[in-house]
Amino acid sequence: MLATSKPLSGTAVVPLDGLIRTCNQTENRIATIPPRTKLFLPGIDRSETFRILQGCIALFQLLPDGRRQIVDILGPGRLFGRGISDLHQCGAEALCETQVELVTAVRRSLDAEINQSIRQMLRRAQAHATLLGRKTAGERIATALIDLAGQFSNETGDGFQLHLTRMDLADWLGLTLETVSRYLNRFRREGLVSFEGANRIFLNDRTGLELIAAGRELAAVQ
Amino acid sequence: MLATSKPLSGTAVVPLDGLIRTCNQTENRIATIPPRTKLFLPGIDRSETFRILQGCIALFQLLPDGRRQIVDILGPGRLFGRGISDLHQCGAEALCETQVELVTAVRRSLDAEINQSIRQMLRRAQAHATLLGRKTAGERIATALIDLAGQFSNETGDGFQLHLTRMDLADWLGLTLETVSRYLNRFRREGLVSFEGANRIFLNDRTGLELIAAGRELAAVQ
DNA sequence: CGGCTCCTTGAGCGCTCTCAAGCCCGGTGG
DNA sequence: CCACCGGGCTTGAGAGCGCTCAAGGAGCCG
Repeated sequence: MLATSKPLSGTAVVPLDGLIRTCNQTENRIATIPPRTKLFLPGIDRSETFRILQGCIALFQLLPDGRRQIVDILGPGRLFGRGISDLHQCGAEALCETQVELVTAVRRSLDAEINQSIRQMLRRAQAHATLLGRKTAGERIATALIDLAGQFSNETGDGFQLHLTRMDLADWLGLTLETVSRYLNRFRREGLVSFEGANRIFLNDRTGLELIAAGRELAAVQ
Repeated sequence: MLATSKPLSGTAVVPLDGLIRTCNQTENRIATIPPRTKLFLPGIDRSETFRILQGCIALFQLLPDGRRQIVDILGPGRLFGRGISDLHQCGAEALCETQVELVTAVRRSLDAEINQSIRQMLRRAQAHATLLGRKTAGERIATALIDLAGQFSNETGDGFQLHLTRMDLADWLGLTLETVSRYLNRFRREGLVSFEGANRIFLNDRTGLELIAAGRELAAVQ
């Protein structure tokens, strides 16, 4: 299942149409997107929907001067496409090698699932607004770690692959790269988490993180 | 149309069920909600949907320690209810006397409209996340004024009623009451807007506000 | 007139940003 | 095998935007 499709060409930007074509060339409608590929979404009103099988996709918005806000991080199982996020004003980027399956044309019973997916996006977007508007930097990092653990950890222990760079995390959480790094390392020093390399993370004290994420106990030391 | 229904009792908190009952007691299914009424949403999975005819409703989330984030401001024409916003973890509050119409049971052709409404909520929530994560205080205020003008101004000139207090604006924009007041008055001194009383607003220089909202020109003076 | 809520304005603080330097590590080529 | 390079990460020092605390004004209602 993993090796059934070849990676797309090494282009950094792939139009959604090309992705659809690639999927349709395989019998199981699966495509593999190289790391750091930007998915370009032409104005055509395609309603094709993809399911992420493996990997990680970020939805982001840009301000005219280049400031970036990642509005959602999508892990395995999540749906995306113009039909879902409308991708109104969003771009999408695969943060690592990502496998997607084209699911639209496969079955019509999909509508209910797409509906559920949109509601999930809305629920997450509103929770994220609360994070961005009212949580401190430490609370944001803790919240993010719990969310990512939920989306990316296997059943084997609490470790998970952090597909986001510090910069990605900053753009997701409304912080700067340096602040993200400081709090991650603070949490490591305090024993809440540990790293393997810079990008594999273990939650050693999930309860502690949840307390911090909820806005309790975390002295503001920087 | 405005006087067809009597205001609900003066209680500050109204369960959604009561609102539905009140609507059903009038032939046109309209209810009037007093200012500052909190709409309580019991766990029952009612999918009834309301359309706002007049007034203003805020959807908000609370953190355990009382911090509040308003995740959306709904004006006339917008739909709301458990079926729309799921009201996952949201509360709702009428910011002024608000007239709503119960539309669910009326017609089945409503589904497409509800779908559109959810997508609109998602689009707005993601744009708001970008505002909260990446815009400065002045940019947030300018963006908010333009949004509110769009939702609440009649065709008669650019004036509109500001149903939100400074505190509401702060909770919507991820700021404090004082910062909101400072920037509103700064914009007034600069001739971008003017007030009648504290709560009727005129956009004198919409283009200027749009430039600021987009992140251009606005010296950080405070 | 007093009391209330909401708003305005000032002064100073602090959390997070900015700027800067240096480290880690994998890749590449001599 | 090692030097070099570059991207990503860490850490420090200082600055600034927005917050906190505080006082007072404006409008409303009894």
